[in-house]
Amino acid sequence: MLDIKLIRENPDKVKAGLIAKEVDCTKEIDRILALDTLRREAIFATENLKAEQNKVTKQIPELKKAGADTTAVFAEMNKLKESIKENDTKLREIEEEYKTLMLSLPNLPDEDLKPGGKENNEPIRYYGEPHKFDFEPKNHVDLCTGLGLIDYARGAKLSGSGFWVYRGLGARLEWALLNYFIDTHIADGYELVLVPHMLGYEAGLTAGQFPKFEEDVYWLQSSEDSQRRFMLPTAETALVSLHRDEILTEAELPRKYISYTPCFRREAGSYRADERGMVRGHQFNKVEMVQYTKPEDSDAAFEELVGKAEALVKGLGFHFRTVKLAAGDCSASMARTYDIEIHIPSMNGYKEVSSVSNARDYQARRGNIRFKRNEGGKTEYVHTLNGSGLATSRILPAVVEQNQRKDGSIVVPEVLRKYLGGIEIIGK
RNA sequence: GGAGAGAUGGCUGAGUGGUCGAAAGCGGCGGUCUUGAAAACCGUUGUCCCAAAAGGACCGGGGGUUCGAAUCCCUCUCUCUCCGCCA
Repeated sequence: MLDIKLIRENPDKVKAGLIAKEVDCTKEIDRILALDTLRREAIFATENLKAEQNKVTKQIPELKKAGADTTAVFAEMNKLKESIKENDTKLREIEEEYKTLMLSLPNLPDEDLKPGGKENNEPIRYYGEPHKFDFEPKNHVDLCTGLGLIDYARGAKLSGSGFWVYRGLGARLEWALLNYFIDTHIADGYELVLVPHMLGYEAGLTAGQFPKFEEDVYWLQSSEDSQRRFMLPTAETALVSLHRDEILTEAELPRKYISYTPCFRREAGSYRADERGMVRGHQFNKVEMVQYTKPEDSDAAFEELVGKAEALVKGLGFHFRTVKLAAGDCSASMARTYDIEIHIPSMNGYKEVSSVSNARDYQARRGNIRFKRNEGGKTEYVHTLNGSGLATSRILPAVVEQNQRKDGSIVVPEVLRKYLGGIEIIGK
């Protein structure tokens, strides 16, 4: 959620910022400004009536004691009560529309981002060289199927298209990757958190997925509306709600969390040919990093998270590039996003394997997540940041493709071997 | 699944219709005393809305009754106890 004060004081700047993000919210913002005025007028009117009510209410016991006739006073108060009710109803209507619109506004992009979409994304650094083969490399689907690492057919049998089954060394390779990520994060001082995989509506609202993207997640049916839950699309949704409606102390910041979860996404629409296999499934495994920081620390935290994602990719021996996303390619909740992309031979070019974002106070406002300053005791919103560190669904295919040998076997990256009982080669 | 109890300020806990935003204790902060500290004593100590004053809201959430609700009623959520069932 954006700061209403910012919108009020600088509506054109907000409009321009969102247009840079390729969302035109001019109408919404104008309406918000109108509602904001109405809202404050209504609050003022209602509160004056309530003040009157409170004043008279205090006098009544004394009047009664004095034995005065209270009939006229009560009649007057009943009238007052009616007007308060009327005003409250009006206020509630205004606030409902206001809140809905406020929640629908995306985050403002940082000012240094290029406006526009994907085409304006800007690679800011490269690491290593694309892998070269002295033979015709196979794609990961053929490799994984051939080696019995992934069973696509049976995945589809169990749950339909977009699901697969990891088997044997494939499952162990997957698990090895997750362990490598988790151990690295723990060594960096992050707290491992295992969260529920089914979440309540408020979690989606705080993270910024709802109300706009309610159709992108899997909902569990329940006869009770209040019990309605959805399968988490990323651990970020859970981790960002961990401190919802809390006031942290300054000493508690930064909070550095990681969580492993499967992620469930509807991914409606069809796949492109180069997204065959496990690149875009309905369920995939991911280790997510989330930080809560003081506002002044979030830029440094962002760099830290980007660095951590890069280090993991580096550790696996990949060539990669880090891309600063243009305003319009950042997701709705985020002020700033860097993607880390690796080269997967069968996929013609670079594919995102990690996305690191700074939401600044956008999610904190939605979830009412604050902290108290030591100096002066002021409460302020925290900043929240998140990044994949990493998702396996693109990493495992990449590991398999890049490390394949002419005979169809796969060399296990050094860092994973200890998690695979020392196995160095898969196949043959 | 059945039966019951409960949710009050940072914490413990009183308050069952009217100067209650809320007793008391603990904790926190400031001070007196002390070479310093502890103890003792004195004072102070919630959040939010509104640009601010005035004012208003907040005793788990929402709704209702009433001139007036922390207090009565309905409802939801959560916690606890007992019984049953179960990985």
